[in-house]
Amino acid sequence: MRADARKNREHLLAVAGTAITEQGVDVSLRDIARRADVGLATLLRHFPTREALLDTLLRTKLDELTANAGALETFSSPVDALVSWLRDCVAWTTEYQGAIVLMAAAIEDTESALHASCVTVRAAGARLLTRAQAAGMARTDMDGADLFALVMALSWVGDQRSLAPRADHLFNIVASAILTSAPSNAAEEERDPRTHG
Amino acid sequence: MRADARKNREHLLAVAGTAITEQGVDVSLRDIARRADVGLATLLRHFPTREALLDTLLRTKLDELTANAGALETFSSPVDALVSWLRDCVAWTTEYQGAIVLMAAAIEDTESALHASCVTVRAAGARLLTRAQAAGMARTDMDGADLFALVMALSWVGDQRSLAPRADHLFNIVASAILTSAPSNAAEEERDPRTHG
DNA sequence: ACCTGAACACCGTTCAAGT
DNA sequence: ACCTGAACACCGTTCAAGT
Repeated sequence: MRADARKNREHLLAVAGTAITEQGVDVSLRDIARRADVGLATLLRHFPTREALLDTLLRTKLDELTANAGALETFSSPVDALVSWLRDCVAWTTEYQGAIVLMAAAIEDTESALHASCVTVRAAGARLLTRAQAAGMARTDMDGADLFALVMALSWVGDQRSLAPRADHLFNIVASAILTSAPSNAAEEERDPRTHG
Repeated sequence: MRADARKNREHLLAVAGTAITEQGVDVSLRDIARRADVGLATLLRHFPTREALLDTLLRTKLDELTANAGALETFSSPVDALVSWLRDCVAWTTEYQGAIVLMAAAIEDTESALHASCVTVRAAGARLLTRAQAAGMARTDMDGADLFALVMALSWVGDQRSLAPRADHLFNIVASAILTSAPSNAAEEERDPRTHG
């Protein structure tokens, strides 16, 4: 890439990050180009779609979450690792208002530039969930896709101005539903076999 | 209202209902006007904003939910009433894709035409929750606003194509988190109140 | 290679002119 | 009273022309 092109690209990313933090992911691309002092067509040359731009901005954070999951898996108890990772996931989304909807769409759209990063995050969460389940500390009737959907839903609550004040409390309620109150043993299984599957 | 105006209004509502069912709440207003064979300005004369149009379409359904809550309060057990009402709330939103976001915004925007209907629905849910709490069947650390936010979140999951397959399962998980496992009647609880409704 | 103004087909809003 | 075409200021997309 030519030096001037690279400079444009990096400047556009910085300006876009600011604009999206301020106005959410639906901010006008024309505005971003104006604020970056380039033509709109230049922005679209570097990032052919809004999602391509978002992908570049979000990928760093998503990969951070994936890496963080690995560290937690190594150094924390199954429950602590799962819960604090989930909390991180929900927390960071407040920075880019509306990003959650793009992520939810990307997880099953293999054409999406965000697809790979979303799948990786989901897999990281699934590993933490499996670990907690193996320790008898998490309900066994859910999988990584369920966990991902719950994280998306809680993040969406944090994204809605009117619901956001309840987000923390609802997180705790949902977290308590994921965790089992007693460690694994026959009696626990017996207590309610119907909720499996 | 003049007869021709009333006819236009009703025809617009019918066409808008169809269009929104097909394409979601972000469907072009110009398209609706075209399909109704009136000028766009005529649509905007009857419904000055998109939200005003949505309000008229959604109000019927929201008031139905409120009325249904009253009936359940009278004729069903606290747990059955709460769970089956919640299920109804989450289920109907699938008809108008995207409506959930408008409702979430309206609940705290007193300027919104949807505001009153949303507040009424939230109050109806709060009554059912209070009743279940009084019977010792629901956790006491949440209120109507928490319940409303949970319903919104679960509805949003049903709204996202990639997450929708998990919606039913997540509903059951969240419902089980709202209900307390320690009942006044141990035998009833053993039967599994979570799957009612 | 890379940039960009201009044309394009959309959108919701407004309003003067028509019946 | 009610309707509406037309003008307006936006949007994202595309591309021929410039450096």
